[in-house]
Amino acid sequence: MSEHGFFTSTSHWIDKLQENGYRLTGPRRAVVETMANSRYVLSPMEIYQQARKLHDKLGLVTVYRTLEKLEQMQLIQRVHRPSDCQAFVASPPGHNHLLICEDCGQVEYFNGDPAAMEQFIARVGSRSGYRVKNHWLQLFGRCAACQEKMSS
Amino acid sequence: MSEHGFFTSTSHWIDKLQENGYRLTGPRRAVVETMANSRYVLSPMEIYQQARKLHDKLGLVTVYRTLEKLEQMQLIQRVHRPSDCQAFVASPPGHNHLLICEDCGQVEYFNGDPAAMEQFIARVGSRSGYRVKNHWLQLFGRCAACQEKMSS
DNA sequence: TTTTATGCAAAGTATTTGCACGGGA
DNA sequence: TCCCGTGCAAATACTTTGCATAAAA
Repeated sequence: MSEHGFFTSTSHWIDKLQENGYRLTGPRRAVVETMANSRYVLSPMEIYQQARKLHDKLGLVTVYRTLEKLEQMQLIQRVHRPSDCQAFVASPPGHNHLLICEDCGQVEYFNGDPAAMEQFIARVGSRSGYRVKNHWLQLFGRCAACQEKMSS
Repeated sequence: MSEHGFFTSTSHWIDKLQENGYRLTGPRRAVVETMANSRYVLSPMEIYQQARKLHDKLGLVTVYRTLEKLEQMQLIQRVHRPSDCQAFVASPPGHNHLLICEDCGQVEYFNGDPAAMEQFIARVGSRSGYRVKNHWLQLFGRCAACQEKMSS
């Protein structure tokens, strides 16, 4: 487990990298550490700035290239918000949905009710003649910490 | 009603523009006609190319500026897909969800079950301490026409 | 006549690519 | 040693802005 007790850990990410034939380098490790230990939605530039504290010589290009690999391996996911979709967050294993704080970018994961969801999708699909293959469900709001911040 | 019998019509859009103090110009009309009569997800460049058939002197910049206004007036909405969020589609009045064809970009609208959705959101919210303010639900699949295209 | 809207060109921003060098395995 | 990964710089793609002209009201 990471120092924060998150659902995922740096060592698991590193194992995954190696399983996929990728080398473990200093710059890559810095990006991995940053993403694996954060539950916040981060842009490539923010990831770059944070990861540079762990590896000063890191270049922004390497951030882009590493994010691409992590996304392919499904360790991170691209997060879509009303005005942007260039930000990323660590992804727990399996299908999940996001609850995102509009103020600070913190993310919670939830699963919904898979059976109910499937039934609902089947209904919409048959009504429209579509074959539905995938779905997105995302909630936006304000996390507990940001609610307190606002009221004080 | 538009010539295609869609949920929306060019004249309604033009009324809205004027209610909001915007002038009705040739370029603007071309973009409005294009968006009001399409149920396909279109990028700014695609809108530009289609609208230019209606007004040759149209510039791409005007497309961007017009889309911005139409989005503010909620006549169109930005559509998010796994790899991009720079495309737009006409929006019916009120809250709605999208079912998008991954092949051709055609869009269907649906409402879900508002009561069930609210209850579900309340449950997720209370569990996490979030105050949920908004949600997105989108389905991706293949429309009837594209299914036929594939099987032949 | 007054003010908004337009198109062009230029600037700005974000992301990707080419390439010689450096470092992991 | 071999080859993947890196950073820099340049190229690309997309979007926004400044400004003089054109057109709506």
